Amino acid sequence: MASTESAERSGKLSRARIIEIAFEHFGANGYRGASLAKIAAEVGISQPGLLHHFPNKSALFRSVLLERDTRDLEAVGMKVEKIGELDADELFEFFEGLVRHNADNRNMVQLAHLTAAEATTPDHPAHEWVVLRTTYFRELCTSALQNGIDKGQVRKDAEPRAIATMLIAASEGLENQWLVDPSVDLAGSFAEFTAMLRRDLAPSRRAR
Amino acid sequence: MASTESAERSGKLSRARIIEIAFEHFGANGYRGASLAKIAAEVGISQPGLLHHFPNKSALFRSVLLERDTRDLEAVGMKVEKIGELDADELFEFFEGLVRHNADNRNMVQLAHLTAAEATTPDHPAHEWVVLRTTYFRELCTSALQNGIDKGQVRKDAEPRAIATMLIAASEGLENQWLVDPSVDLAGSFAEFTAMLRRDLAPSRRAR
DNA sequence: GCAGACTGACTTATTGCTCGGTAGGTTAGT
DNA sequence: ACTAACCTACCGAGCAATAAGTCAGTCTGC
Repeated sequence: MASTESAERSGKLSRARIIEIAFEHFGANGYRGASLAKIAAEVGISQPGLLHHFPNKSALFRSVLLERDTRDLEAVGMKVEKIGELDADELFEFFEGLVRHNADNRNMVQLAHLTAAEATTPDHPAHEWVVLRTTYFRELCTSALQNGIDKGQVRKDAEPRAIATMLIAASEGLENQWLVDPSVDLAGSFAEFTAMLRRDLAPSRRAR
Repeated sequence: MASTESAERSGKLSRARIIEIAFEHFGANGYRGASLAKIAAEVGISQPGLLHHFPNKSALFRSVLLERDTRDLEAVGMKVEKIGELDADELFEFFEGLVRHNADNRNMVQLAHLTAAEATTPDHPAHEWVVLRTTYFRELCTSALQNGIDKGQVRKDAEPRAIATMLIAASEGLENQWLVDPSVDLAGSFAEFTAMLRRDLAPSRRAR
């Protein structure tokens, strides 16, 4: 047991290095467009050398997506267990933080969008990832908005699910445009949107 | 002149047929993922036979995008020259009609999204198409909203460009989710969004 | 403390496949 | 005869993946 200690250490190291570079390649060209040989070349090893660390292309891709999720979560600096219990105000704060973070990580955003667009067919290695991610996120927003209604932060006749859909749509749609035209102020525009949404959701006018 | 009349007719016919089928393939798999051989097979001709009608893959793709634009324009049943002169109310109506049309043409939407995600690098054959389409559309919305301000439909302190960005973001973001999960009510959600936006843009409260 | 088994990290060489694109010929209609 | 609409045959390149070997380091038994 615990054999070949330094070899293991160097293994972990180049594994991380591979994921790092694969991240860029998959982000720029998508799953289909990326080439194992080119990734390996940039890492500085042969293509079969790369496949020593990952059984196949699809597995490498999934590792990259996992890495993406991890960074996403780290970035917002949120305890995972707290995420399920947000109220509406906290949701807006959380979401704005996430978008601000995205605005500094273009490749990460592009990886997500390209993957989502590519993986509509169920045979795509990221199909499940896309579906789960989408539904989980919408569920998260929905329940936070419901909590907001219960707490009196949001007017009672609001529809949490519909609003959650809109909120996600705004962020993804803004990202879409920002990817094409980086002069779009992603974080600023999203903040403007949430401001408008909160104006509309305020319970003040009539309690009904 | 006017030689080989029926050959020409059959040529036009299979050209249209090729575009129709290529449309589906590019929509489902993107430019990179689609294969000329598979398209040709579904058309019922050989791959070089297909390349008799289009000089190369990229040209076929551009023809498909052109066809897409044409259908888009036809669908909203709008005179092209009128599109540049819309006011705010007409813009919302136009836009809602467009989204309703999109909701019935999944493959068309997916073609646009997949292409946009794929074509971020300038060497992609659709890069120019994506950039032009995005900027043109935002310009269109911006000027319509400005017309709305001038006409008193929209409050004077609104920022046309920012609102245009949001409007497009909402439609594209909703499409994003709808592509992953068809149970999302694309047209309905967008109508809800525009309703909220119009509430927010109404000049009534204070003229300022 | 040292020989030999073992392991993990690679290598080169190669396979089988698919890709877009080309060359050159055949057929049918005008 | 000419032309458009194909065809078969083929090319070179790139792809993911496999086979089989090299080599450095390390742990075990003596």
